[in-house]
Amino acid sequence: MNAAVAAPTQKCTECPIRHRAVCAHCNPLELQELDEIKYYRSFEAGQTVIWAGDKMGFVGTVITGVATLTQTMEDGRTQMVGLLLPSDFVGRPGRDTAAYNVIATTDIVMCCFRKKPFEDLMARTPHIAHRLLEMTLDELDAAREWMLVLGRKTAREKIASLLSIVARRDASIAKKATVGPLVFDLPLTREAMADYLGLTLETVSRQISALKKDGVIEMQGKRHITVPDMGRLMEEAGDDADGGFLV
Amino acid sequence: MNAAVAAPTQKCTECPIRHRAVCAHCNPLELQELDEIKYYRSFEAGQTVIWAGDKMGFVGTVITGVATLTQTMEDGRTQMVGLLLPSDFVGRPGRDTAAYNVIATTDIVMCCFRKKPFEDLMARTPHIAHRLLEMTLDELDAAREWMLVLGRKTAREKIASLLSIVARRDASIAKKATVGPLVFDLPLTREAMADYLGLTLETVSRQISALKKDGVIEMQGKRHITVPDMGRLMEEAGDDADGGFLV
DNA sequence: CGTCAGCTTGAAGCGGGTCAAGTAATGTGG
DNA sequence: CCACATTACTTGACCCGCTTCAAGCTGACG
Repeated sequence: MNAAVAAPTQKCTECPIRHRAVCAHCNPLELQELDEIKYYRSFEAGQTVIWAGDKMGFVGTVITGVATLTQTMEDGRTQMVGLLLPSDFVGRPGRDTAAYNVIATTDIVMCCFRKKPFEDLMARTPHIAHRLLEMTLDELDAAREWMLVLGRKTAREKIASLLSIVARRDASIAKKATVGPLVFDLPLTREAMADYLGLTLETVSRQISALKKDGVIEMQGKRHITVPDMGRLMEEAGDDADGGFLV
Repeated sequence: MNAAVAAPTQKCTECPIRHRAVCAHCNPLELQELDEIKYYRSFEAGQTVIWAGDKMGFVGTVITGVATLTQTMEDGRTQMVGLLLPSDFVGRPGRDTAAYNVIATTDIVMCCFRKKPFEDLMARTPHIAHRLLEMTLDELDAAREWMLVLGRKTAREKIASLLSIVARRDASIAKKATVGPLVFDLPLTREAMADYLGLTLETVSRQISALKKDGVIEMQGKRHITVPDMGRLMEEAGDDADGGFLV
């Protein structure tokens, strides 16, 4: 199952997401050190990167594609607890078993480091430790924002919230303009969306249909989405439509 | 509203929660530096420590009592996103407005630092930065565990989850034995519990009554709780009853 | 003794879950 | 190249757990 494919390595200096990743603050010397110990791994859509509870010998950054962090109860109920997009970090220094399932939902490429060398490097490279703290604090904020979604929003608001997050992250990564209609592909199945939102896939499907019927979104196929008015979508999400960018 | 009461200062070396706080890894020299710039503040039960969006000139640690972190939507729906118990850290270095409302639910005492001096100290004290990263990662895990509670658990499981968290943290702080009956006080009103669990206060009340009727908990008054069998409570919470301590 | 915040309990309604059937797109083997 | 299976999704009908609305209880405090 875990047959990761080797991917062609590229120079850190040419890395498209370096300015957002854990190595964002590194100087050329530090980058060269990283260059020497890093290795790339690819996973196909649907593959499990790591199971909760398994020993995790590496940490890494998502370069391209989308992965999910999920938690499962004994009876099978599952909750997604994180969406890993390009530049997001996987793994926790100082812990050697994975706390969550990491699953590739699209084909992904990751930039990995064996845990021990990375921890050593981190101990003597404040730039990395500092950036990791920054990223962890951002993730904590995102998790807390998601607690509001899960605890207090209606199904319709939940869908609108998810769409607006994906739309914003997509625009931010592709450095597209944030005015005018936004167009993007949903990287998640209806079931994955349901697991993210604490809903059933039937409810997800119904609410997407409803948003489409009401003109909040337009769809070409089942995954390709156009948002004609981002403000409208954010209103539907129950957020201030002030366009504040959290990502 | 924000009339914090000054509290008697005590030496860091005598601090009861130092081994769990942000200063846990500090050596005597570093502790002395902290001693010089710290100040204590007290808040009464019900007082707001800080409003979301307000300028936050300090960071700090809860020494005694309980506070909550909450998020509110325009129409008044509120979700608690964090429970601050003794040794928990408040505030985010590198950001100068508060992201959430911080409200004292019991009388509390906090150990505070003005933000700038603390940030300076952190920049040249890896022990503090390292401990803060550790604590932030723990909080992220707690937030993610809570996402499962909010997204996938029933009302009864939610209540059992909250009780088991409070029971465990209480036992851990008081260094009590973790076998045999656990006894503790609920530091939250039914409404605060509802805001934590994404429920209404009526549902909270009903489910507590149900757990009492079924012998999972015993109550003396409305806040004082006895858990005769912690394993049973954790089963009700839908968790593995393996006693794994996350806190 | 009255008041009020915090809590409990009841009755009714509804949002989202469950179960079930059907569609569309894609792959697969004969 | 077609019959068939499979995966992903949609839609409908019914039901239940939680919310909503409402009334009453309890204990602390003036």
